[in-house]
Amino acid sequence: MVTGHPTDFAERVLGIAESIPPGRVMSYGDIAEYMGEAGPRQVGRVLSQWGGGVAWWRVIHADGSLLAGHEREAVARYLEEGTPLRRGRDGAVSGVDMRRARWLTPDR
DNA sequence: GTGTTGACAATCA
DNA sequence: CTGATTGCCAACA
Repeated sequence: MVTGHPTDFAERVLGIAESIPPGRVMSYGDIAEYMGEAGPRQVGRVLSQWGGGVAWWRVIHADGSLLAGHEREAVARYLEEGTPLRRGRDGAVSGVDMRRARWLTPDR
């Protein structure tokens, strides 16, 4: 479970994560850039601590690769939401098609 | 106050 | 495509 007490920074990150609509994703760097406060690593750390309360599968790496250790879970969500996926030659999911799925701001 | 760590990112080979 | 390197910055010991 969640240990400790979320900081203001953490709550802000979670708020943005919740603003991501289904079928879309944001990279860690995008969130950091949108807040203009920290860096991608801080965003990732926040989600690792308190990400269980939000749609953590909508926050991924900038290159579209999925979360290590939670790939199976994430792909199931993407198929359910219709998130654009990037597949390999054998049909295996290689990651998310960032070109189409990337979400810029909660307004667009 | 100092050093280490980390769900990262951009660049280079 | 993969791997190595460097930069980044809040949290923690």
